[in-house]
Amino acid sequence: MTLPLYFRPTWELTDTEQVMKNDEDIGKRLQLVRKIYGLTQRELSRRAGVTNGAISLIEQNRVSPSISSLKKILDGIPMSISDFFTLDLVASDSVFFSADEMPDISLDKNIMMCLLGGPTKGRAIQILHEYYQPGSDTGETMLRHHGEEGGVVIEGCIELTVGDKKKVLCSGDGYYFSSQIPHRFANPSDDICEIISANSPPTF
Amino acid sequence: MTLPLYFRPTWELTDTEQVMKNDEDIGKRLQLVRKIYGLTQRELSRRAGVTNGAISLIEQNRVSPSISSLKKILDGIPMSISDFFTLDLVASDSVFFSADEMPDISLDKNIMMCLLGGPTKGRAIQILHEYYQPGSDTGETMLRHHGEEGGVVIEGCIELTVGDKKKVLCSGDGYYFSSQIPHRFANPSDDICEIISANSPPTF
DNA sequence: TTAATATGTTTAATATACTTATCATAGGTT
DNA sequence: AACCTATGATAAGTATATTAAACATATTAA
Repeated sequence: MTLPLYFRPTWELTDTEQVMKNDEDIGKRLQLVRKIYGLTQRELSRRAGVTNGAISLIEQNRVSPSISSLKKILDGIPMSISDFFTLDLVASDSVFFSADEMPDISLDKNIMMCLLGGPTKGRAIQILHEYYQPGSDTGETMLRHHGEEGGVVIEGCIELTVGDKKKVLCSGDGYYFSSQIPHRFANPSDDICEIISANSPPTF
Repeated sequence: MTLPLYFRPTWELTDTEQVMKNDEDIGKRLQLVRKIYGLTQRELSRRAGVTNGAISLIEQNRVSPSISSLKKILDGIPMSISDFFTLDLVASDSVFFSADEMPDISLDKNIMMCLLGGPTKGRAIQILHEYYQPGSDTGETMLRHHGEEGGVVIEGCIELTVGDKKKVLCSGDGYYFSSQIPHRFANPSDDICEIISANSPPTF
C-alpha cells in the first residue's frame, strides 16, 4: 500500500497508476481501490462472499466480472459501483486558479462564463463564474444536456426557467436541477447579474 | 418512449420508473436508457456487436452481464459505464431555493456553510455558500473525504492548504482539488470571507 | 385475408466467469 | 535451520453468460 499518488504530478506516475486514468482496466482499478483500503485479496473475498481466486483473476484482467460479482466485491469494501467507475485517483496537479486564469467560454458577448481551471478533462465538477449583462438571455430554444447543475446568485437578478417552472432569483438565492430538463437563463433587470455555478459532468 | 419523467413528482411515477432510483435493477436501467435513445433491442445489438437475445436476457435480469459486454452494449448507445450507473432519471421536484432556505450545516460558529436545498440525497453535486469569520480555520487536523471540490472566492481572502501546497486566494480567485488530499481553509485577514463551493459527491 | 417485416422472447449449444483445491513464495517465530 | 501463517497465482470442474436459431406476436401493405 503506497497510496500517496495524489502528491505526485502526472508525469511521475508509474504505468500502474497511469492506467487508472481510463475506464478500460477494471483489474488495476479494483486492485488499487483494494490496496487503498488496506485489504488483501483474501480478506476482501471473505467480506464480499466470493473467492480470492476470483478476485485474483479479475485483477489480472483474465476475466471480465459480471456486474453481480463486481457488486458483491465492492460491497465488501464498501463502495458503490457508480463510485467505482467514477473515481479518478489521478488528480490534476494544479489546484489554485487566479481570476485571470479562468477563460471565458461563452459564445454570447453579453454573457461571460469563466471556467475555473480551463477545459480540464476528467473532472467530476465544472465550476463557472458567470456574468449576465442587462437584457442577456440564453435564448428561446431551451438548453438541454446531460448531468446536473446548480448555483448561487452573487449579485443582481436572473430569471430562470426550468421545465414549466419560472422564477426570478436575486442575490443570495440558488437553484439546482437535472440539466436534462429544458432550461433558460435571462437577465431582465438593468443591472449586471453575477452567478457562481457548478455542472456535472463537464460538457465543454 | 414516454420520457418526460422529469416533470412528474416522485409519487406519480410507475413501478418501472421508481426502480430507476436504485442501483440494483440493471435490466430496467438498461431498458429505460435504450428506450430514451429510441433504440430497439435488435438495433442496439447491431451497433454494439452483441446478440439481441443477450440484451433481452439482461433486460429481464435473467443474467448479470459481464462488464465487458455491458461496455460493448453501452458503446452502441453511446454512453459510458460511469454515466450509466450514475445517471438518476428521477429528478427532485424542487428547483429554486431562496437564501433563507439554505440551512447552515457548519459545526463551527465562526464558519457558516449554507447548503443549497437542504441535505437532499442522490445529487451529483452539493453546493455551499460559505462565510468564514476573521481568524476562522477548519483546524490543524486536515480534512479528507471522498470526491472532488472546487469553488470561487466572492469576497475577502482565504488561505487554502492542499497537500503540501498553500496559497492565499482573494476575491475572484478559485480552486479545485481531489478531496482525498488533506486540506484546510483559514481566514487570516480581518475581514469576512465569502465563498461559493461545490463538492462531489455530497458527504452530508 | 395473406404475406412480409419488425418486434421481444425462448431454447440448446458454446464460451466464459467463478469455485474448490492446490501450488509457490515471502515473512515471522521458535 | 524447521515450522507456521499469510499472501497471490494457478488448474480443473462447475455455474453462468452469451450466441445462434427458432418462436410468438404485432403492424403494415397489398
